[in-house]
Amino acid sequence: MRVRLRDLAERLGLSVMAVSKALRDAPDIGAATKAKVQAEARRMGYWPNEAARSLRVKQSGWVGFILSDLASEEGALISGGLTEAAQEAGIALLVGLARNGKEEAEQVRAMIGRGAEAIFLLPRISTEHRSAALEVANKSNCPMIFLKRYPADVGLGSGRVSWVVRDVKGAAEMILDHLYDLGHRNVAYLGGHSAARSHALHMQSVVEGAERRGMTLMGGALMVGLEPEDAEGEMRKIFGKKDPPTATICGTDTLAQGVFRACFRAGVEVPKRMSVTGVGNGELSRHGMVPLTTVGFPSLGRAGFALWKKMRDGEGGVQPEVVQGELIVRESTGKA
Amino acid sequence: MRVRLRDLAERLGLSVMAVSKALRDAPDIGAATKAKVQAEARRMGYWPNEAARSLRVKQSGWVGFILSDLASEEGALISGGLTEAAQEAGIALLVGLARNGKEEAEQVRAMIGRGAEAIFLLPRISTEHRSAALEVANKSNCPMIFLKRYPADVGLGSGRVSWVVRDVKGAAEMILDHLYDLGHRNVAYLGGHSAARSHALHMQSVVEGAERRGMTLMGGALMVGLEPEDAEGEMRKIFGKKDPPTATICGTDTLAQGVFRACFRAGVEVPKRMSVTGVGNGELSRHGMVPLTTVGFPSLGRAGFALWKKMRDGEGGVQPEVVQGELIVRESTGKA
DNA sequence: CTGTTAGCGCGTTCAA
DNA sequence: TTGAACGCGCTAACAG
Repeated sequence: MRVRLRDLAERLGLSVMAVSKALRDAPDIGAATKAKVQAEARRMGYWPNEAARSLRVKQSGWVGFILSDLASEEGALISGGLTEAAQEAGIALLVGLARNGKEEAEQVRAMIGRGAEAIFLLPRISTEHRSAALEVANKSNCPMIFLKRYPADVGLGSGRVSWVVRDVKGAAEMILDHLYDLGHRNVAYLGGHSAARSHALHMQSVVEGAERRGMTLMGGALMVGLEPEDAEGEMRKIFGKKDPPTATICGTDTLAQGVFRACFRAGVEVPKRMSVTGVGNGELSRHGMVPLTTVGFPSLGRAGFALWKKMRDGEGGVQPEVVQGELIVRESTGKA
Repeated sequence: MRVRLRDLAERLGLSVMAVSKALRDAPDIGAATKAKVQAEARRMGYWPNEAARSLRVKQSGWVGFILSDLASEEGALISGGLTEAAQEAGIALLVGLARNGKEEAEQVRAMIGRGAEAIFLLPRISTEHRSAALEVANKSNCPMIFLKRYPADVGLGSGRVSWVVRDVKGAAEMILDHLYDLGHRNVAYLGGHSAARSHALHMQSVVEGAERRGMTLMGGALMVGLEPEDAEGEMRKIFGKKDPPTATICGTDTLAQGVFRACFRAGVEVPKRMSVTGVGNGELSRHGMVPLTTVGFPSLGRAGFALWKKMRDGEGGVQPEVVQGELIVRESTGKA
């Protein structure tokens, strides 16, 4: 059996309370007693029973994280930062998978039942207007932080909801500045799908930013899809036209791989005759065919956790946060 | 405040116990009472307090998963399967990060304190002889399942430890068969680092398998490192030699990307003049420059969870499991 | 400085 | 078929 406070107390001839306090370094226990207690605790391998502690102090000491796919790079990156931050704060992290809005709500309910002190949610898509998960959380007034995407019906009213998103517009500006400085004036844009708010915003930012800088956007902005093949096909068409662009701005790192494929098949060297950029700074951008110039967003998870802590400690930190990206220049971009 | 059993009981004019039993569908409560109780519970939004339940029944309903980096593809893939399997079984998953043996042991201790019913560990490297984490777990006889790698000092003796690994040798055989059938007789091998047991085993399997099939291993088997650059440099040397191989077998998908780079720079078409294979079936293999022929290992996490369930239910499932890989043929391999 | 009392919310045991 | 008493391991509040 596991060692309990009582076992220690009996062994030491003290009361359970004295031992409990000594272990928590309470101010009203003698130094000598503390030392003795702590030594014996280590010797006997005592470790507190968190279930009992939680029951008593009404704090579980853990938060929940719900997402659709841990195996995706997106999920992995965010959960990595979140786990790190939580661990540093001595808070445990419980992970739940949910593939749709209904499952999200179920997970939220289950986690609240288990005593989550907060719930972090990386929603599948941002197109849904209302979030069942949010309703459930509100009902039990469990704090909820949306990561990367958030539903349209979210509101700050309750003071227990907030979110952390990427500065997609800023990312577009960084890329445009970078390409402009390299002398590119004629560029192409290949984005994901226009139904996703962040993709739409990125595209719009590129369109406006290009115009402001006097850059030509070859064939307008194109939403091609999410797979490399989608970008590859579109690039072939672009190569067919006269006066092709000298740079291609992609909405994701994955799409950039498709551009690489098209370039190599067409014998167009990167970056000599075509510069390429992505967004995400994922594995593909580091290890893919050509190390990719892209924009990375460090640890949305970490930012989200910090936000919750402020919220909890009543430092008024309910304002949503927009995380700045960071331009990472690699070999896929060069002079026009 | 949260609704408790007592609140329900008072509202319904019943005893706390009657309500508790009714909700758990106990056999000794009348159907009419059950229906009434369950309806009221739903109406009031009752959800059991798991901390109290755990304390009483001495089962937390969750397991722990410890790894060094959730953001890595390796960690993400395994945790994905593990989370799925746990969720299907109604067990929650607590995640902990540990960058070295000491932190692993600390995490194990913390998780046991929180009441983990089992601990799944993806160790950082398999070269360490003894595992502090294992010692801690053994002391509190918490079941422990190693995933993908396991320490040399592990033993099945206690009946509370086991592990799940990949069939690395089988993977090598699959790749060799595939290449042999395509007519390749002269191949190169680029592996990771020989200090890792799985890498060493993979290399050895390729060496032996090639010999058995009468295939020539150009320049012997080379352990180059883990980054694409490592493979790229080595390939350049290989291209410099006369009678170069028609296929390159890589120890990881990442190394294969380096081979792609070298091929394209040297004007060697893939797969026309060079076939390339990897191991892992990660994002790079799907979305990289050339869709890569590789060996995937579905859900070590899932297999590990299943193993623990057998262990727990006393079905004697303590025997370590070797998960078979699956050859995934994509565009990077063709006729010699 | 140390100990006593009184639960936290649930489930097991046994009596009604 | 239902309920009362008790305890899981821990700690807040108050005495001593």
